[in-house]
Amino acid sequence: MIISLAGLNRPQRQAAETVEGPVLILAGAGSGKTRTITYRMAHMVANLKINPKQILAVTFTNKAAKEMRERVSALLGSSKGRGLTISTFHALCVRILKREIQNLGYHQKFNIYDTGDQLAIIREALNKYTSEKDGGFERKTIQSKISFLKNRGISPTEYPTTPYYDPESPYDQAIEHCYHYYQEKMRFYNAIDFDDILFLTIELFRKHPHLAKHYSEKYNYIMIDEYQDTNGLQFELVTHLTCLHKNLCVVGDDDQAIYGFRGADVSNILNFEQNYPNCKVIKLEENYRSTNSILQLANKVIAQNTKRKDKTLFSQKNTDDRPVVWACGSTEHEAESVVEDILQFWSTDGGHLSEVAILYRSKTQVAAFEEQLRLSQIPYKIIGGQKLYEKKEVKDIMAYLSFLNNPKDELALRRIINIPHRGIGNATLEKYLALKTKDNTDLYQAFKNNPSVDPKRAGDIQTFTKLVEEMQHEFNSRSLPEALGQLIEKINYFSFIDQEYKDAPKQAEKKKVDVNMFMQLAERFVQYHKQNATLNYFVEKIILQDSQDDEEHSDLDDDLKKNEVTLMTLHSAKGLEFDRVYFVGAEEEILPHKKSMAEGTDLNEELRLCYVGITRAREKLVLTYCKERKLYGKNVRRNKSRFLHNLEEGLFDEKDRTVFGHLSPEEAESYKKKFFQGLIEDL
DNA sequence: AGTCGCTAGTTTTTT
DNA sequence: ACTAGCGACT
Repeated sequence: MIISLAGLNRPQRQAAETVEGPVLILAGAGSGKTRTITYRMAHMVANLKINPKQILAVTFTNKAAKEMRERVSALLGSSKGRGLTISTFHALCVRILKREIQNLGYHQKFNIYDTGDQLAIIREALNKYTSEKDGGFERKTIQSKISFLKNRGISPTEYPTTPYYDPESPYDQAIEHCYHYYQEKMRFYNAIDFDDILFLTIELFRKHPHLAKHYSEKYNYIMIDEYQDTNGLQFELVTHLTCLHKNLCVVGDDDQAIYGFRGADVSNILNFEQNYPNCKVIKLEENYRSTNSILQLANKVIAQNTKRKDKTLFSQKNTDDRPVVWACGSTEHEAESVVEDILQFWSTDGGHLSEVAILYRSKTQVAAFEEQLRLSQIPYKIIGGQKLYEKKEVKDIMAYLSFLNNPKDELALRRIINIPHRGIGNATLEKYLALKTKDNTDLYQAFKNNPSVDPKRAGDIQTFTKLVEEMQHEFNSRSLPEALGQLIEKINYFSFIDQEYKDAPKQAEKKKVDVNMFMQLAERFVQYHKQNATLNYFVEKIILQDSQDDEEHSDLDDDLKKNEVTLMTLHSAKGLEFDRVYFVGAEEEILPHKKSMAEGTDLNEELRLCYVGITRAREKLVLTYCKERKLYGKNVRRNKSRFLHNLEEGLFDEKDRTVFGHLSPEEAESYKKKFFQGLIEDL
């Protein structure tokens, strides 16, 4: 089978055909980036007969990886695409660590800690460090500073020698202490955090260059998506993976770099040409998404950033319909105007709600829109809510699974030891923690070896260790969902929920639904992964949120068919597109956000966020702002965003929406009627 | 162990 | 205006 590249434009085709050596693809918004790289991969496999096992494509999110996988298999037919590695940075590194982490002194069945787990260890570290509660330090600040250091490849020992450390600063001293304590505990618990996933892989490659060579040889062709979002660790990782060859193709858009706040470093893409001399640079500037009037606005907005690679998007789609900016009187006006407009669009223009998005800078804005949508009974979905595994009750069960996977995971053990209540409270726990230190063992062994330190508790402790042993046996001998069901039954978890929420039965029911959903997830996991569906693998995939089908990554087709308005932040909108976009809160102190306006900070990231929002729209773009907004209980005057203020005339129309609602009640009613009729016809 | 009242803070998020 | 988190109390 031959894959034809005739459907690609010239630069796209050049990008797909340039397979050897370093390539930088600067892909503007809507320029067919994913199409180009999926064709590139298909071309390599089908036309150039490159073994798929030699090809590695790396993305940031599981969603992006999944989409790429699906699109390549659609081109190649699923059998030929087999063997390709398409993975997130984290999933790739976990895979490497699962094979090699013994080289760094960890055991193979390590657990992965999330932010909550990190904070628990930092709390302990601060307890040891100061006598008063947290000593006036903020755990979150310390956690993010540790993450900041790890993302720059700095170990606890190195920290005091770096410019990030001020010996005069009590805060830095506390951070140094916590970082040491933290790393030591993590090692003892045989646990690693999200940053370690990358950090340790690099350490592995630094200490064992033959391993770097091994993986570089294995992956002879490497592609990195959203390269503008890579951080220092990811850069170094890529350097190791390309130590034997320079077949590296990176794709990105410096204008869409919006993750600086979590360590992404735009200079990775800006300096690519210096870092990889002789690289080929290909610009994709033809936009297939938006009308020219939307692109003109986008081009002028982003041109306000002077530190960027120059490019200008153009499109063949012409229209008289210019973007429009609405000045609203209040958040209520803003929400009502948007919702009425959606209603009108839906009922008179026959538009589909899945093609409508409301985009906002911050989650605090969403409530007003949610309320109006509910009042008008328009179906909607909010992207970016709490994930299933972040819910407390799911985390309880996960703690059991983590502990069974890795009995050295003391944090997990401490979480489950008294869930459900089995009379092992803080006092007892302290005794065993002391014993653990004295006998130089781990907490679980301390429980097992000395069940009757307090004769009153001996029965409880033996019941617990017996349960653990039974469950270890269950998970070894039965299928994952069966063993999980046994576990939930044995610990009487549903009764525990009833007990915990005896005054709020509705909440209790919700929690039970969540636990049931988690059990179903385990079922689907086994159906998908078959004999590979071990406890160890399950725990890993849940933490990395890489289950093949949870709510968020459910069937793409199903999602598209859903007649629902999408609400999400500008950040989560990156990579997506909609016919009709309401970009709300385009006002000072929201965009640019007040918090981003601290002195000396660069507002360009906020500007790029504005650009990302504008370029999501295919046909119709509405930007709104409020002249007055209720904030922390007070009404405050507000102005249109500076990003829209300083532009030349004629890029957008302006409408005054300060009068409450623009439809008469009769008009609104008639739209609503038409709307419901449509709904019924849909069914 | 559970409830009460005070204080401080209220951007973005993936893995 | 609202709430999360914490210390103090029962």
